Amino acid sequence: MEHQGKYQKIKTYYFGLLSTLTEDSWKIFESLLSIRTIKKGDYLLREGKICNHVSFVNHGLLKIYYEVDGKEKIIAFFKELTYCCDYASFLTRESAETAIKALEETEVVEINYEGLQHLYNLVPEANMIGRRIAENLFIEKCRNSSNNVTEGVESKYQKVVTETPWLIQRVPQYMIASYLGITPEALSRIKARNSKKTVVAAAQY
Amino acid sequence: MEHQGKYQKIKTYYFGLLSTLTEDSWKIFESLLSIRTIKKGDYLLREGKICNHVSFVNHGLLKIYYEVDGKEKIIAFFKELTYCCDYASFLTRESAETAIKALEETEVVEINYEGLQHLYNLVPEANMIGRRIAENLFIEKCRNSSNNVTEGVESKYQKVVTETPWLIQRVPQYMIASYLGITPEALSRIKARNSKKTVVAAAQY
DNA sequence: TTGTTTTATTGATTTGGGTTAAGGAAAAGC
DNA sequence: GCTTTTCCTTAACCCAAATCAATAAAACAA
Repeated sequence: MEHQGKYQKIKTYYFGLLSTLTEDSWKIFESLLSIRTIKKGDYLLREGKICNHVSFVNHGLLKIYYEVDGKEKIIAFFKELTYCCDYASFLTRESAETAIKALEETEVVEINYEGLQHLYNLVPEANMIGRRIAENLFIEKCRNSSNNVTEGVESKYQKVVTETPWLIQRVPQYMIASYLGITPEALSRIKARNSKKTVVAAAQY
Repeated sequence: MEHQGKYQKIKTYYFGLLSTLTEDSWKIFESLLSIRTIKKGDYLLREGKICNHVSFVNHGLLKIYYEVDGKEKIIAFFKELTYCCDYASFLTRESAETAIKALEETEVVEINYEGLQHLYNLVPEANMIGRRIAENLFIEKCRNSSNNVTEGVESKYQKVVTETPWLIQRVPQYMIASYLGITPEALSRIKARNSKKTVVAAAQY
């Protein structure tokens, strides 16, 4: 059966998140899902459009970013087994200030806005899932802004290196710089300074 | 009856938010609420404590801020008819990185963590309210970081002036500066520059 | 392989905001 | 009222990162 497990990953994810979810609720949910593939370099969402889907990344990698006077400011990366969405646009039904673009060949499982409202109506427990998702997104966003306010650029970079080493492997450095809110040149200098420090430290022995 | 309308404001707010809320659900909700007053300069939440209440501001004004090497970085202000909470700490049950302090004599209506979980269990529709609240907080947070990324300090200040003029009236300028992420001196210079511009522009005529 | 494009580094220069310091204005307290 | 504290402004100097510019190194394609 070819379709066996088409939605396996998101199903596992959900049952993990919420142990009380029933097989029946899942069937309804499943009926509202669809699959989309995005080629490297293509858009999942263009700036100015209303984000009409919540997408669960089966595999691949995407970036969400603002474009401000010609330069892109990356807010976040979405890798496999995470949600990918401009949730603010999705919820408010206002046009997105962001764009979402695939950095690798990507496959997502999607539910659209009407589908999700439908789900909330048919399956009241889904409100609890929706609540949890919104809460987690909020917590994540708080952690991010907290970092931006309380930490210097240097330690932010260190955090990326130690906490999300896969990022360093999978995206070019100038995108990391954009994500950190600095220019590629500035990041290059930070790295140079650090490796000098290491050399000096090593020379102590 | 002295207690008539003790929770009137929050009740109105809720019924406005969610027209389907029943009088019975409200009674349960009401039974979980309590009132607290905070004197000017006192804390609603201290850094390092777990935020154990969601507070609805009946009247007054508070600030939520980080303290980073001696200086405070204000994230937001809470005025009457808004929620006041370190919701990230409240949800995760982790100690808060922020503190919340009253800038004016303040009265809040509160529900504590256990109370809210209780409410979610007793009144399933409350999950929908909780979802809406989390969603709105998330949207708000997105707008904020969007501004921080896409806009310069100058236009951020202009936005405060035009969109939240009450803020300018009610808090000293150095707090506005902190909120904008700059020093009081820098804000003072921005204002000076702007009024010079205005004078120059006026001189054209 | 070689040529082409993309990405990273390094240097010189500029700049916006931080820091320090001092004086003035406004509010609060007595 | 006067005094004290709190708040705002202005100026001089400093610094981290942006910008501009050139080169080097990788990645990719033909």
